[in-house]
Amino acid sequence: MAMREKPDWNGCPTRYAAGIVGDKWCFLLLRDVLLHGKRTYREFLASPEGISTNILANRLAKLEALGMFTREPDPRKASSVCYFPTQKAKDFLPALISMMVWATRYDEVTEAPASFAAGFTEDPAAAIAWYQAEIDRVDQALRTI
Amino acid sequence: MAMREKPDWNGCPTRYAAGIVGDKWCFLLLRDVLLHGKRTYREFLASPEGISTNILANRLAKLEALGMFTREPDPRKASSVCYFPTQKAKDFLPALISMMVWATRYDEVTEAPASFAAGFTEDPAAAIAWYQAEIDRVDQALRTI
DNA sequence: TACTGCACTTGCATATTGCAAGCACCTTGC
DNA sequence: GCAAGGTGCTTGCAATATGCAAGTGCAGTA
Repeated sequence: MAMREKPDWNGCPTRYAAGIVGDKWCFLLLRDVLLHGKRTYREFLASPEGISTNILANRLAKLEALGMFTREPDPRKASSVCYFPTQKAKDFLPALISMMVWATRYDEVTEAPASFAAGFTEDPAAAIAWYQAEIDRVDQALRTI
Repeated sequence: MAMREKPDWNGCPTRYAAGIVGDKWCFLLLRDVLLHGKRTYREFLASPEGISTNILANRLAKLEALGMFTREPDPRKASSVCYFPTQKAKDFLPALISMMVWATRYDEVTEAPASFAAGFTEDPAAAIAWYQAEIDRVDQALRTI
Protein backbone atom coordinates (compact mmCIF):
# COMPACT_ATOMS: atom_id res chain seq x y z
CA MET A 1 0.00 0.00 0.00
CA ALA A 2 2.75 2.47 0.89
CA MET A 3 4.64 3.72 -2.10
CA ARG A 4 8.12 2.43 -2.69
CA GLU A 5 10.71 4.83 -1.30
CA LYS A 6 12.18 7.15 -3.83
CA PRO A 7 15.76 8.40 -3.80
CA ASP A 8 14.26 11.85 -3.48
CA TRP A 9 11.67 12.23 -0.83
CA ASN A 10 8.12 13.36 -1.54
CA GLY A 11 6.75 14.77 1.72
CA CYS A 12 4.93 17.81 2.93
CA PRO A 13 5.89 20.92 0.95
CA THR A 14 2.43 20.47 -0.50
CA ARG A 15 0.95 21.56 2.79
CA TYR A 16 3.01 24.73 2.74
CA ALA A 17 1.80 25.52 -0.76
CA ALA A 18 -1.78 24.66 0.22
CA GLY A 19 -1.59 27.19 3.03
CA ILE A 20 -0.99 29.99 0.55
CA VAL A 21 -2.44 28.91 -2.75
CA GLY A 22 -5.13 26.67 -1.31
CA ASP A 23 -7.28 29.75 -1.07
CA LYS A 24 -9.22 30.94 -4.07
CA TRP A 25 -8.66 34.63 -3.39
CA CYS A 26 -4.93 34.47 -2.70
CA PHE A 27 -4.56 32.41 -5.82
CA LEU A 28 -6.36 34.96 -7.95
CA LEU A 29 -4.48 37.89 -6.40
CA LEU A 30 -1.26 36.15 -7.35
CA ARG A 31 -2.56 35.88 -10.87
CA ASP A 32 -3.48 39.57 -10.92
CA VAL A 33 -0.03 40.58 -9.75
CA LEU A 34 2.03 38.12 -11.78
CA LEU A 35 0.06 38.01 -15.00
CA HIS A 36 -2.13 41.08 -15.23
CA GLY A 37 0.24 43.73 -13.92
CA LYS A 38 -2.17 44.86 -11.21
CA ARG A 39 -0.67 46.62 -8.24
CA THR A 40 -3.34 48.67 -6.45
CA TYR A 41 -6.29 47.94 -4.22
CA ARG A 42 -8.69 49.40 -6.78
CA GLU A 43 -7.30 47.22 -9.53
CA PHE A 44 -7.61 44.06 -7.48
CA LEU A 45 -11.13 45.01 -6.50
CA ALA A 46 -12.05 45.42 -10.15
CA SER A 47 -11.17 41.84 -11.11
CA PRO A 48 -14.08 40.04 -12.74
CA GLU A 49 -14.42 37.50 -9.93
CA GLY A 50 -15.72 40.27 -7.68
CA ILE A 51 -13.77 39.95 -4.46
CA SER A 52 -15.39 41.90 -1.66
CA THR A 53 -13.50 44.70 -0.05
CA ASN A 54 -13.11 43.22 3.43
CA ILE A 55 -11.79 39.95 2.01
CA LEU A 56 -9.41 41.82 -0.24
CA ALA A 57 -7.97 43.75 2.70
CA ASN A 58 -7.65 40.51 4.65
CA ARG A 59 -5.87 38.66 1.85
CA LEU A 60 -3.51 41.50 1.03
CA ALA A 61 -2.47 41.55 4.68
CA LYS A 62 -2.05 37.79 4.62
CA LEU A 63 0.06 37.84 1.48
CA GLU A 64 2.16 40.65 2.92
CA ALA A 65 2.64 38.69 6.15
CA LEU A 66 3.66 35.65 4.12
CA GLY A 67 6.31 37.65 2.32
CA MET A 68 4.62 37.46 -1.06
CA PHE A 69 3.74 41.16 -1.45
CA THR A 70 5.30 44.36 -0.21
CA ARG A 71 3.08 47.33 0.58
CA GLU A 72 4.59 50.61 -0.59
CA PRO A 73 3.43 54.13 -1.37
CA ASP A 74 2.42 54.58 -4.98
CA PRO A 75 5.18 56.52 -6.74
CA ARG A 76 2.57 58.19 -8.93
CA LYS A 77 0.57 59.49 -6.02
CA ALA A 78 1.97 59.39 -2.53
CA SER A 79 -1.41 59.11 -0.86
CA SER A 80 -2.07 55.89 -2.70
CA VAL A 81 -0.63 52.41 -2.20
CA CYS A 82 1.03 49.78 -4.35
CA TYR A 83 1.45 46.09 -3.70
CA PHE A 84 4.53 44.67 -5.36
CA PRO A 85 5.36 40.98 -5.74
CA THR A 86 8.45 39.84 -3.83
CA GLN A 87 10.98 37.43 -5.28
CA LYS A 88 9.10 34.67 -3.49
CA ALA A 89 5.95 35.57 -5.40
CA LYS A 90 7.81 35.92 -8.67
CA ASP A 91 9.33 32.50 -8.16
CA PHE A 92 5.86 31.07 -7.99
CA LEU A 93 5.33 31.93 -11.64
CA PRO A 94 6.46 28.58 -13.11
CA ALA A 95 4.00 26.75 -10.88
CA LEU A 96 1.22 29.15 -11.82
CA ILE A 97 1.89 28.76 -15.51
CA SER A 98 2.08 25.01 -15.11
CA MET A 99 -1.41 25.05 -13.61
CA MET A 100 -2.65 27.27 -16.38
CA VAL A 101 -1.37 24.85 -18.99
CA TRP A 102 -3.21 22.06 -17.23
CA ALA A 103 -6.39 24.14 -16.96
CA THR A 104 -6.23 25.10 -20.61
CA ARG A 105 -6.20 21.45 -21.49
CA TYR A 106 -9.14 20.45 -19.35
CA ASP A 107 -11.40 23.48 -19.21
CA GLU A 108 -13.85 22.89 -22.01
CA VAL A 109 -14.70 26.56 -22.23
CA THR A 110 -11.20 27.90 -21.83
CA GLU A 111 -10.53 31.31 -23.26
CA ALA A 112 -6.87 30.51 -23.76
CA PRO A 113 -5.77 29.68 -27.30
CA ALA A 114 -4.01 26.39 -27.93
CA SER A 115 -0.88 28.34 -28.78
CA PHE A 116 -0.51 29.37 -25.12
CA ALA A 117 0.02 25.84 -23.89
CA ALA A 118 1.94 24.90 -27.00
CA GLY A 119 4.36 27.79 -26.52
CA PHE A 120 4.97 26.76 -22.95
CA THR A 121 5.48 23.05 -23.57
CA GLU A 122 7.75 23.84 -26.47
CA ASP A 123 10.12 26.04 -24.48
CA PRO A 124 9.06 26.43 -20.84
CA ALA A 125 12.13 28.41 -19.80
CA ALA A 126 11.58 30.97 -22.52
CA ALA A 127 7.90 31.37 -21.70
CA ILE A 128 8.62 31.86 -18.02
CA ALA A 129 11.41 34.30 -18.78
CA TRP A 130 9.03 36.31 -20.89
CA TYR A 131 6.50 36.67 -18.06
CA GLN A 132 9.25 37.38 -15.53
CA ALA A 133 10.51 40.16 -17.75
CA GLU A 134 6.99 41.62 -18.01
CA ILE A 135 6.68 41.72 -14.24
CA ASP A 136 10.02 43.46 -13.86
CA ARG A 137 9.11 45.89 -16.61
CA VAL A 138 5.86 46.85 -14.87
CA ASP A 139 7.53 47.28 -11.49
CA GLN A 140 10.50 49.18 -12.80
CA ALA A 141 8.29 51.50 -14.79
CA LEU A 142 6.31 52.21 -11.65
CA ARG A 143 9.23 52.67 -9.34
CA THR A 144 11.17 55.03 -11.58
CA ILE A 145 8.42 57.62 -11.82
CA MET B 1 -0.40 50.16 -16.82
CA ALA B 2 -1.83 47.35 -18.91
CA MET B 3 0.73 44.76 -19.80
CA ARG B 4 1.99 44.71 -23.33
CA GLU B 5 0.15 42.15 -25.37
CA LYS B 6 1.93 38.87 -25.70
CA PRO B 7 1.83 36.71 -28.82
CA ASP B 8 0.26 34.07 -26.59
CA TRP B 9 -2.57 35.23 -24.46
CA ASN B 10 -2.47 35.00 -20.68
CA GLY B 11 -6.10 35.00 -19.57
CA CYS B 12 -8.35 33.09 -17.25
CA PRO B 13 -7.32 29.42 -16.99
CA THR B 14 -6.14 30.52 -13.57
CA ARG B 15 -9.71 30.85 -12.47
CA TYR B 16 -10.43 27.31 -13.59
CA ALA B 17 -7.46 26.03 -11.60
CA ALA B 18 -8.49 28.14 -8.62
CA GLY B 19 -11.91 26.51 -8.65
CA ILE B 20 -10.34 23.13 -8.04
CA VAL B 21 -7.02 23.68 -6.35
CA GLY B 22 -7.96 26.93 -4.65
CA ASP B 23 -9.32 24.82 -1.86
CA LYS B 24 -7.00 23.53 0.81
CA TRP B 25 -8.69 20.16 1.15
CA CYS B 26 -8.97 19.35 -2.55
CA PHE B 27 -5.35 20.31 -2.90
CA LEU B 28 -4.27 17.96 -0.12
CA LEU B 29 -6.44 15.12 -1.42
CA LEU B 30 -4.72 15.48 -4.75
CA ARG B 31 -1.40 15.20 -2.96
CA ASP B 32 -2.58 12.09 -1.11
CA VAL B 33 -3.65 10.41 -4.32
CA LEU B 34 -0.80 11.50 -6.56
CA LEU B 35 2.10 11.35 -4.14
CA HIS B 36 1.17 9.14 -1.22
CA GLY B 37 -0.66 6.35 -2.98
CA LYS B 38 -3.79 6.77 -0.88
CA ARG B 39 -7.00 5.49 -2.38
CA THR B 40 -9.60 4.89 0.36
CA TYR B 41 -11.77 7.06 2.57
CA ARG B 42 -10.01 5.78 5.67
CA GLU B 43 -6.61 6.62 4.29
CA PHE B 44 -7.60 10.16 3.38
CA LEU B 45 -9.16 10.62 6.79
CA ALA B 46 -5.91 9.54 8.43
CA SER B 47 -3.80 12.29 6.82
CA PRO B 48 -2.00 14.40 9.40
CA GLU B 49 -3.89 17.58 8.55
CA GLY B 50 -7.01 16.05 10.09
CA ILE B 51 -9.79 16.60 7.58
CA SER B 52 -13.20 16.04 9.14
CA THR B 53 -15.39 13.32 7.80
CA ASN B 54 -18.19 15.48 6.40
CA ILE B 55 -15.73 17.70 4.56
CA LEU B 56 -13.95 14.66 3.19
CA ALA B 57 -17.19 13.22 1.82
CA ASN B 58 -18.03 16.59 0.32
CA ARG B 59 -14.65 17.01 -1.36
CA LEU B 60 -14.52 13.47 -2.70
CA ALA B 61 -17.88 14.07 -4.33
CA LYS B 62 -16.66 17.37 -5.72
CA LEU B 63 -13.48 15.84 -7.14
CA GLU B 64 -15.49 13.03 -8.65
CA ALA B 65 -17.92 15.51 -10.19
CA LEU B 66 -14.99 17.46 -11.60
CA GLY B 67 -13.65 14.34 -13.26
CA MET B 68 -10.53 14.14 -11.09
CA PHE B 69 -11.37 10.93 -9.23
CA THR B 70 -13.36 7.84 -10.08
CA ARG B 71 -15.22 6.02 -7.35
CA GLU B 72 -14.97 2.24 -7.69
CA PRO B 73 -15.41 -0.82 -5.53
CA ASP B 74 -12.22 -1.87 -3.79
CA PRO B 75 -10.87 -4.97 -5.57
CA ARG B 76 -9.54 -6.27 -2.26
CA LYS B 77 -12.88 -6.06 -0.54
CA ALA B 78 -16.07 -5.53 -2.51
CA SER B 79 -17.84 -3.79 0.34
CA SER B 80 -15.20 -1.09 0.41
CA VAL B 81 -14.49 1.76 -1.99
CA CYS B 82 -11.49 3.11 -3.87
CA TYR B 83 -10.96 6.52 -5.35
CA PHE B 84 -8.64 6.43 -8.34
CA PRO B 85 -7.09 9.44 -10.05
CA THR B 86 -8.27 10.06 -13.61
CA GLN B 87 -5.92 11.14 -16.37
CA LYS B 88 -6.96 14.69 -15.63
CA ALA B 89 -5.72 14.33 -12.07
CA LYS B 90 -2.54 12.59 -13.16
CA ASP B 91 -1.85 15.39 -15.61
CA PHE B 92 -1.91 17.79 -12.70
CA LEU B 93 1.25 16.20 -11.34
CA PRO B 94 3.75 18.53 -13.04
CA ALA B 95 1.96 21.55 -11.59
CA LEU B 96 1.87 19.97 -8.15
CA ILE B 97 5.55 19.15 -8.22
CA SER B 98 6.33 22.61 -9.48
CA MET B 99 4.56 24.03 -6.41
CA MET B 100 6.41 21.64 -4.15
CA VAL B 101 9.73 22.80 -5.55
CA TRP B 102 8.74 26.37 -4.84
CA ALA B 103 7.55 25.50 -1.32
CA THR B 104 10.73 23.61 -0.59
CA ARG B 105 12.67 26.72 -1.41
CA TYR B 106 10.66 29.09 0.73
CA ASP B 107 9.40 27.03 3.63
CA GLU B 108 11.98 27.58 6.33
CA VAL B 109 11.01 24.41 8.11
CA THR B 110 10.56 22.23 5.06
CA GLU B 111 10.94 18.54 5.58
CA ALA B 112 12.01 18.01 2.01
CA PRO B 113 15.72 17.48 1.37
CA ALA B 114 17.48 19.80 -1.05
CA SER B 115 17.96 16.85 -3.36
CA PHE B 116 14.23 16.76 -4.07
CA ALA B 117 14.18 20.16 -5.73
CA ALA B 118 17.61 19.61 -7.24
CA GLY B 119 16.50 16.38 -8.86
CA PHE B 120 13.49 18.07 -10.35
CA THR B 121 15.25 21.13 -11.69
CA GLU B 122 17.98 18.96 -13.12
CA ASP B 123 15.65 16.78 -15.15
CA PRO B 124 11.98 17.68 -14.69
CA ALA B 125 10.68 15.23 -17.26
CA ALA B 126 12.44 12.32 -15.60
CA ALA B 127 11.20 13.28 -12.14
CA ILE B 128 7.62 13.59 -13.35
CA ALA B 129 7.86 10.31 -15.22
CA TRP B 130 9.03 8.62 -12.04
CA TYR B 131 6.01 9.80 -10.05
CA GLN B 132 3.65 9.00 -12.93
CA ALA B 133 5.02 5.48 -12.99
CA GLU B 134 4.49 5.14 -9.24
CA ILE B 135 0.86 6.13 -9.58
CA ASP B 136 0.29 3.63 -12.35
CA ARG B 137 2.06 0.97 -10.35
CA VAL B 138 -0.18 1.53 -7.33
CA ASP B 139 -3.35 1.52 -9.40
CA GLN B 140 -2.42 -1.48 -11.47
CA ALA B 141 -1.43 -3.45 -8.40
CA LEU B 142 -4.82 -2.65 -6.89
CA ARG B 143 -6.88 -3.39 -9.95
CA THR B 144 -5.29 -6.70 -10.76
CA ILE B 145 -6.10 -8.30 -7.43
C1' DT C 1 -13.47 74.91 3.06
C1' DA C 2 -16.23 71.80 0.89
C1' DC C 3 -15.45 67.80 -2.33
C1' DT C 4 -13.53 63.75 -4.19
C1' DG C 5 -10.96 59.48 -4.40
C1' DC C 6 -8.59 55.92 -2.12
C1' DA C 7 -7.84 52.35 1.25
C1' DC C 8 -9.73 50.37 4.22
C1' DT C 9 -13.27 49.08 8.59
C1' DT C 10 -17.64 47.84 10.57
C1' DG C 11 -22.15 45.51 11.09
C1' DC C 12 -24.93 42.08 10.05
C1' DA C 13 -27.20 38.22 7.47
C1' DT C 14 -25.82 33.98 5.31
C1' DA C 15 -22.81 30.15 4.17
C1' DT C 16 -19.14 27.05 5.31
C1' DT C 17 -16.55 24.48 8.66
C1' DG C 18 -15.27 21.48 12.57
C1' DC C 19 -16.60 18.24 15.88
C1' DA C 20 -19.14 14.51 17.76
C1' DA C 21 -22.61 11.20 17.10
C1' DG C 22 -25.25 8.25 14.59
C1' DC C 23 -26.48 5.04 10.72
C1' DA C 24 -26.65 1.59 6.97
C1' DC C 25 -24.35 -1.84 4.91
C1' DC C 26 -21.22 -5.42 4.59
C1' DT C 27 -18.04 -9.15 6.45
C1' DT C 28 -16.34 -12.19 10.17
C1' DG C 29 -16.40 -15.25 14.09
C1' DC C 30 -18.79 -18.46 16.52
C1' DG D 1 -28.16 -17.14 12.44
C1' DC D 2 -26.61 -13.49 14.96
C1' DA D 3 -23.73 -10.37 17.56
C1' DA D 4 -19.40 -7.61 16.80
C1' DG D 5 -16.62 -4.81 14.14
C1' DG D 6 -15.19 -2.19 10.05
C1' DT D 7 -16.20 1.11 6.30
C1' DG D 8 -18.23 4.97 4.19
C1' DC D 9 -20.80 8.00 4.87
C1' DT D 10 -24.97 11.52 7.14
C1' DT D 11 -26.84 14.57 10.65
C1' DG D 12 -27.01 18.26 14.22
C1' DC D 13 -25.18 22.03 16.07
C1' DA D 14 -21.85 25.55 17.57
C1' DA D 15 -18.08 28.28 15.81
C1' DT D 16 -15.99 30.61 12.06
C1' DA D 17 -15.61 32.82 7.59
C1' DT D 18 -17.81 35.14 3.82
C1' DG D 19 -20.58 38.56 1.08
C1' DC D 20 -22.81 42.83 0.94
C1' DA D 21 -23.70 47.55 2.06
C1' DA D 22 -22.56 51.33 4.50
C1' DG D 23 -19.39 54.13 6.91
C1' DT D 24 -14.66 56.20 8.28
C1' DG D 25 -10.25 58.69 8.03
C1' DC D 26 -7.11 60.94 5.41
C1' DA D 27 -4.82 63.27 1.32
C1' DG D 28 -5.05 66.06 -2.36
C1' DT D 29 -7.96 69.30 -5.28
C1' DA D 30 -11.16 73.17 -6.65
